[in-house]
Parts: sequence; C-alpha cells; structure tokens
Amino acid sequence: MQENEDRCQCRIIHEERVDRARQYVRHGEAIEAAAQFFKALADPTRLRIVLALEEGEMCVCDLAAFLAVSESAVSHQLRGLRQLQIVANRRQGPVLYYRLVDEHVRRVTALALEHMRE
Amino acid sequence: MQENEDRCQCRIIHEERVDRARQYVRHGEAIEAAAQFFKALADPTRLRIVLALEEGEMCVCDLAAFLAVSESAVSHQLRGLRQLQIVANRRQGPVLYYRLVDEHVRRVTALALEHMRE
DNA sequence: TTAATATTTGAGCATATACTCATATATAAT
DNA sequence: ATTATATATGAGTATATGCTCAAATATTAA
Repeated sequence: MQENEDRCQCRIIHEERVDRARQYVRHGEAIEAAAQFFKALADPTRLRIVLALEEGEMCVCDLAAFLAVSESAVSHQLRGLRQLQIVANRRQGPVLYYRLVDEHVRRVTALALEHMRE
Repeated sequence: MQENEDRCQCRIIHEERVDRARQYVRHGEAIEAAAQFFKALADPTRLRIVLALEEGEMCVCDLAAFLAVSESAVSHQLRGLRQLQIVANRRQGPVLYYRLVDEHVRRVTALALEHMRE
C-alpha cells in the first residue's frame, strides 16, 4: 500500500474496490457543482419556489404569498438560486418576474418527486 | 382578497398566478421528502459516497480510503443515508458492506452530473 | 477470557443556513 | 422633490450540519 501512504493512513481492505471507485468517480469539480445544485433543491422553501416557477414566471410578492413567508425571505432565497443560475428575472417597472433559466431543474425535480410517490 | 387574510398579510399582485402555483404544487408532504432526498446529495462527501456505491458495494473502510476522510465521518454520513433508505448494508463477519437500496438515486445523480457538463 | 478488527455512537465545536428586522435601492406616480 | 411600491441587502440570531475525538459495540481470533 505504498502509493497511499501520504493520502490516508487507514487500512484498505479491498484496494481493488477503492481503485475502481477512484476511476469511476472522476467527474472532477463537477461533483462540487452537482452538490451545490442539489443543495439548491434541498430546502422546502426553495424547492417550492422552483416548482412554482415551473408553471410560469412569478414576482417576489406572488411567491411570498404562495409560500406564506416574508418577501425578504423569498428574496434571500432567490438570490441563491440566481447565483447558481437556476433562476433569472426580468424587470417590468418596479416588479421583478422570476423564471427558471432552463429545463434542467424541472427534469430533476420531476424524477425525484416521482420517486417519493414510490 | 378576503380568503387570504389569515394566511399572510402581504399584497398579492397576481392572485390568479398564485392560485395556479397552489394547484400545481400540491404534492403535499412529498415536497418535504424530496427536499430531504436532495439534502442527502447536497454534500460532496455524501454525493461521492453515493457515486462510489453505484459501482458496487463497499465497506466503511474502503469508503474512508476512497474519500480520504476518517471512518467515523463516513459512518456518520452513512447513518443519514441509511435513515433516508438510500443505502443499506449487509454484514459479513465484522465488515459491513454498504450498497444503494435502489436505482432511484443513480438516475438523479446521472441527470445532475450531465447538466453540470452542460 | 483477552485482544484485535470493523464500525457505531455521543459530545463538542466551528461553520453554514434560513430566517427576522431594519434599512437601502429602484421605479413610478403625484 | 416627495411619496409609494417592489425588491434587495446587511446584520443579527437560532438552529442545522459535518467534522473530530474519545468511548462503546460487535465480531473474530488467540
């Protein structure tokens, strides 16, 4: 086990199995990005925002009413979703209408909700 | 807006849009469950555990070596994944071999990682 | 029984998260 | 300019998360 002595000092029961995992799970930084992506959907408030927007764009005020939470809270969550490029907005006067950036999220949520119903 | 006066006191700009969202997003507790599910994948360590197990079962020690983290840390994460019925284990002597419970997770991770590579 | 291996568990801790509240910004109307 | 509306933002806070470390449990071997 010489090639691993500086990575970790724990015993490796099935070295071949560990190597297979290392080869298979080689998505590089995509894993970090995917984890971030899942984190965006990992909160009920944000998940409900995303699901609502699947039906069409909504302004912050609409979302706050739908979610029954403060507009500030919604705005904070939307910021996170914006930074992850999951949602975008367009301004019409003083109102910002939020929408999903693409169909990626919808596919993932659909798949997950399907699983939840067994 | 009388029917909303006890739910929230914020203005509703597009009441019809809010109603549409309320009808569309009606998965009940499935949303909570889905958010929990996403949370399981929302951490790089757990996501890498899941991805590794997609290739076949591994024991805690193998996973620790693969992830280069402590076995205790792996065990704590596995507990969460176990409680969510995402992984299960079988005992062979003193060794616990962990595996994915079903193919649900694999489909979701595959879809997400695909998106990450655009 | 004793000792060794494999894993789990609980406490403690540093950081992240999701909110609230007050304030700031941007647009529109007066 | 002033005011009102719609949203954003920053600070503060309570809770959740993910780890470490020490100790407990389970299985096997001596």
